[in-house]
Amino acid sequence: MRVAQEGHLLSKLGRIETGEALADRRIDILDAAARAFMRQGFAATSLDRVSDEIGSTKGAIYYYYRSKSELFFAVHRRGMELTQAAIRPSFETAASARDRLHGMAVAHTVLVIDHLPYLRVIAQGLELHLLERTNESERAELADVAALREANENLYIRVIRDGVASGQFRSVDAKLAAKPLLGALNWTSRWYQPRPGETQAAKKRLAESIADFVVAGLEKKN
Amino acid sequence: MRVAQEGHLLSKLGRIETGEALADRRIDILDAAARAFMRQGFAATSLDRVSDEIGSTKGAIYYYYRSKSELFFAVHRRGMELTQAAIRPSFETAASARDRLHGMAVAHTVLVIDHLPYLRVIAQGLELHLLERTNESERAELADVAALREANENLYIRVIRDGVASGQFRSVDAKLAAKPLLGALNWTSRWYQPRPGETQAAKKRLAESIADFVVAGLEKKN
DNA sequence: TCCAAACATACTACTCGGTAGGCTGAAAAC
DNA sequence: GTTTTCAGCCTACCGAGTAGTATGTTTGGA
Repeated sequence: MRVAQEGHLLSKLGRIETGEALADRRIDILDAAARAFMRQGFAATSLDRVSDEIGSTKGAIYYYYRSKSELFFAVHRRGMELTQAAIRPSFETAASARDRLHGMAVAHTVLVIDHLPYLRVIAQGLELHLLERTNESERAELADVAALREANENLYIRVIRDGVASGQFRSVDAKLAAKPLLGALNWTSRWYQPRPGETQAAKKRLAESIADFVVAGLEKKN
Repeated sequence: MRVAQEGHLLSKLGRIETGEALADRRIDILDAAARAFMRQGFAATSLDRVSDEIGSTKGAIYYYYRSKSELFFAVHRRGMELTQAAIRPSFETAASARDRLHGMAVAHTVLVIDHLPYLRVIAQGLELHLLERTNESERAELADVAALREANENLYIRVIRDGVASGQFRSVDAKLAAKPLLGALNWTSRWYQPRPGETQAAKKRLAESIADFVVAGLEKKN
């Protein structure tokens, strides 16, 4: 299937920083894994397919990752980190709770669109695939990723609390209200299909529309 | 693993209607499959595990279903039908769009709680697992189940349109607004964990809270 | 007694995660 | 300029698990 050994690709790129090149290669593999997991799910995705995606073989993957589940965890971790990086800026502004939440929801939705593979994979959840037959270190990583997920959810919970306290939002249980809110946002990864040539403005309009929905769901009526 | 052949279970139950007994057995298998698919997903679930769940073997499954994917389709189909049956009554009342939508959302959420295995499986989606390597008849069934999903979504779209027309709801694109709405509802299947001894009233309160959220997300502010 | 429904059992063919060992080219050592 | 080294893979393989099948078996009923 492969044409030939093309030599040291990284070196041919003239890279000096070995560490950086190594990290890039890891991300190449991660991107390919995210796309494959998105399309077929964890169990149905073979590592041979993942390595095909980057024109390589399974050996390359096992040089950078120790197991299939470690690769899966890495996809989740990166998805969570992307999410945190996307929503935190709006969370930290000095604006009202309403406006902060709106900004978070817009950023979140744009992120889903722009990084669909990662976001769809994390929306599928990982507990499903790994509840059984896990060893000690895998359970530790699972707890780790779960903590990241919780950290993201907590940003929403806190901004909801702020809105309730300031009287902008209805008097809801923030932890419970965050669930359908996140559902509305994460669901985007399930139905959205990338349109080639879709403008950034169009994405923004879609994100605004969804953000309007979740904010209105919490605001007081008058 | 099995203790012994316990004879004709169905006949021992004194069933007269053979057709009904046969249907019951099919549902037993379907329930077991739904639970297994819920916990491990389609690809990671072996038919041996499914048959273990009903204290039987793979032969029993293949007597009632022709393939693993047919069983998977059947789970989806039943989940969709349960959903339709749950939300249609509220949809068809003569009340306002707001109240009809609220009733649909409450019924939908209660259904998710009461039939978690089926609803979580359909929330995972099936296209994911079966996009490739499908034959002709499987693609037909896929389209069939997709039509059922669309039919459910259309009930929501129509009630949203009614609300926009009557002025109760904001002026939104109904097809687009239905997405986050369904996301908020379906997401329940992802985070909800059954509490033994949870009262029906407690379930109802949870469902009301989520329904309030999605209705408020569409209502006009004053 | 005989039959067929309703399974159970035993197999096959195949896939896939993981591993062991080999290869290669660039760069360091001399 | 030659030799050595070793990162970065590739190849070939093994063993475990599994969908699907072919055939055997039981049992209630005709």
